Amino acid sequence: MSQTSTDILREAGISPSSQRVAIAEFVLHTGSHPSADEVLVQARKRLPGISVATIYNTLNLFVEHGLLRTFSLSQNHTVYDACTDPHHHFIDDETGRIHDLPIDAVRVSHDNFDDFDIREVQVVLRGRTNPQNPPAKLAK
Amino acid sequence: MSQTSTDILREAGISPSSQRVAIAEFVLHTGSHPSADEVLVQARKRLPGISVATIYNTLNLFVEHGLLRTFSLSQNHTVYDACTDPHHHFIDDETGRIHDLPIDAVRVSHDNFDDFDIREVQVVLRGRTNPQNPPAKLAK
DNA sequence: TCATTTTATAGAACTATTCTAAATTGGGAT
DNA sequence: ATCCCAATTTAGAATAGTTCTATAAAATGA
Repeated sequence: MSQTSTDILREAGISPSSQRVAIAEFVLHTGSHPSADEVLVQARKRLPGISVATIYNTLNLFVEHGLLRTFSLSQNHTVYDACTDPHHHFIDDETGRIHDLPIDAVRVSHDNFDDFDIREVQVVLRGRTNPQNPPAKLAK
Repeated sequence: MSQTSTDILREAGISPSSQRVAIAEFVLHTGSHPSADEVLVQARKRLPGISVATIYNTLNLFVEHGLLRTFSLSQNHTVYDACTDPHHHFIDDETGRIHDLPIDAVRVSHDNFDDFDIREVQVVLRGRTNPQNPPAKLAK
């Protein structure tokens, strides 16, 4: 890892308090698309007393500064996506889990529209996850 | 219009109560991607006493039967999209309004994935809406 | 008509998030 | 070091869309 969480925060113009670093350590480096609640659990492993309000404040701050995006899967299920490099998403129909897809795994093009200025193209693939071939941990 | 709302409901296996028809009349034929609240307002124009619970019950029923989809724009802003024919979406950055795009205005292809079975491809374009050329109703 | 099931309803309950107001912290300047 | 001030954190209340519950009303059909 070339950049510490502290560095990333500073570069984004965020002063790196211990709470913010504790949150960043997890949320900026996970590919798991956690909810605020899951962030809370992970952050408390590093900083046991951290409050719910701080989790929300900090996640919103990270979003405002472009470090995260929100993904609203359904009412009462919002999830955070680390803005590492551009990517697309696959969402599992059964579990709802989100997976990142390499940007070049999907090719998109679109017409020019008179009335719309396109800034960004988001692609979500949905479907089923196949049982894995290397049958890892079948045994309990 | 070739099919009445009643017909559409019957074909979907939903018995067409007056409440359901009142809701269907609006929500299955609008391109406005309304929230539950907006559906309530419109349904009450047709059936003044209809209850909030019925709006939610019915919208959920329509979703289960494939007549609608939900679109969760953010926490506390869920919107319903009539499943007429397949289409993509444009979302206005400023207003949050959703517009349908013809399916062939966007071309997408993707790799095959070992571990994912793709059932559906959703594309959302985001950006700004241009001021309209025919300057309709500039004057108040 | 009566019995049974389906549908609708009011209002309470729920839950993720935001708000509020007070407490704590940390980084200069002296 | 100590003081000050702004930034940050915090607990808990408030908010708002949705779901739940249990009752009532309506439709079905024998």
